[in-house]
Amino acid sequence: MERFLEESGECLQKEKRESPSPVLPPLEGAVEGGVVLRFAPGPSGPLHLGHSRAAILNDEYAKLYQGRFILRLEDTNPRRIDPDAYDMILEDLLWLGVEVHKMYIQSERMEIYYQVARELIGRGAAYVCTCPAEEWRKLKLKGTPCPHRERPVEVQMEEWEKMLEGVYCENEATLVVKTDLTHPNPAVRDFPALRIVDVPHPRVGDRYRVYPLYNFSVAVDDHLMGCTHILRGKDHLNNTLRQEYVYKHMGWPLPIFIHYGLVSIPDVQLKTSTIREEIEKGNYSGWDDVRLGTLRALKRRGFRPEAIRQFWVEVGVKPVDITVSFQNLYSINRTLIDDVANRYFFVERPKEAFLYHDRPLRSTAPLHPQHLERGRREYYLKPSPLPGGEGSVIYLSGRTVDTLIPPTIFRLKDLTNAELVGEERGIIYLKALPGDAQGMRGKIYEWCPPNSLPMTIYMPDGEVKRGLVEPLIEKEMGEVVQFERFGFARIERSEGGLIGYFTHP
RNA sequence: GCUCCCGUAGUGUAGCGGCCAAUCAUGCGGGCCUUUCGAGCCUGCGACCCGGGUUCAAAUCCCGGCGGGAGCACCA
Repeated sequence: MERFLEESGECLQKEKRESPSPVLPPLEGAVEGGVVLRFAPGPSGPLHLGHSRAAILNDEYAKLYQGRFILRLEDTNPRRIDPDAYDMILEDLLWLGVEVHKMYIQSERMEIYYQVARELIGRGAAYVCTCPAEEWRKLKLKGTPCPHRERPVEVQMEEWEKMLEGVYCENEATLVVKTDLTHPNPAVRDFPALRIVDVPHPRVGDRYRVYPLYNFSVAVDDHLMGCTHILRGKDHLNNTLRQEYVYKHMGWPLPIFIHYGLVSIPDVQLKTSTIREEIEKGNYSGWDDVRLGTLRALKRRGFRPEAIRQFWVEVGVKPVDITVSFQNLYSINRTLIDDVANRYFFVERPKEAFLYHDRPLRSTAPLHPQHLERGRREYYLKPSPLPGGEGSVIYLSGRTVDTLIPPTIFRLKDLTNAELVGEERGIIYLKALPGDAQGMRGKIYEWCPPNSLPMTIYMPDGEVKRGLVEPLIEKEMGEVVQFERFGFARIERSEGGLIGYFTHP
């Protein structure tokens, strides 16, 4: 609690924001120092924005009550595991600022699941079913028990051992948890707990053939790991109902289940399997391709993890379904980076321009208008008067040039007022005018000096913008800058030259 | 088909029977400031899904309708 308030206080100072940082509502039944929460992703790929909600919320409550946060990697389906995901998830959480107190990997806990399975069988709460899956499903829908359901415990136990020993092949046998076949909600009736998978596991190889299914392993682990609160999305509502049967069969006390609403995130690709395919096909550069909604993509674009955290805290834990507004996320991130991002000009679709001026011109734009102490971007243009001179070369964006119609007078920001005097074969000619920017509102254009560098900016919608940037950008590798009148971007260097990843407007 | 969840401005959020002709943020419009279309300041726009009930009083409780979403996997 104290730490949380401290952080909020710091933020307030740093951001100069008057509205207080949002705070999560109290957690039902939470005791200071006594809550255990967990985040349990499947290691099929790195985390994306959707995952981050569960991670952040659980972490926030763990911190709020000085409790514990457990990370549990749910790798019980050998077919859907990306061996790299274990590390990627950990990296993503580290970046998010999530404090992991303890990490478990389910594939290392197989014996525990087997033990609970036996216990369940012993209590008459589970049965080995050898029906074809479809048939079993049909019977369930009708509320009819399958032929194997009511056999005596000893037979079930024998069958179970046969499953383990390899008598059955994949799809031939499964251990099913009994619930209530007549339950009005078909989603709650008997559900499979463990099944046979004849594929080597990336971590434990072929040591096991029988793997637990989600609802079983989750219930077992949540209990054994001492979770006090299960905070997860509403899509698990029916899973909770099923998992409660395991608790009841085993005589375990129920944790407090909290379900927040479903999140829909528009306009970005989040589906791990699709992303993987597209990466393999070469359509995405990697998991951090800035068109993606992965956390590493957001990181690459220059998002602050605190922005994502604040965003989810603001959204809260209501059971209402929400649609993520990137506008809102952008706004939060903007308040975080506006202060640190230095300002530069990016000239898109550059057009050469010759500027005639009698006197030397000096441009001394601040790196940041609110932080003059950071220094200035200084450029000097030697005099090059109209009669006789060749003109100083500068660059204007094509966007700007398209709107210029002689005799237009406008302002080259931080340099001089200018007048368009002519255009020939795509090259434009300008004459410097005395005066300052007064009255130039709406006609202020960015420009670039002659020694500017080419840069490619990748937009999140896939658009690629090419242009020039001021040479001083060299000092900003890895940093987020603001290209005035264009937006924020994070700067990198690649073999091909300078690259900007657009953050947001 | 069955079951469950949800329904406050474009988006997110506060409110949980009277102080609500409804909070804050974001967005959009206008103004100020500024040599940025950023930041800051001022200001305007914009919502309780509908219909019944309960009550002196309902965004808040109950019922029905409508709308949205999820689940019914030998995925997690």
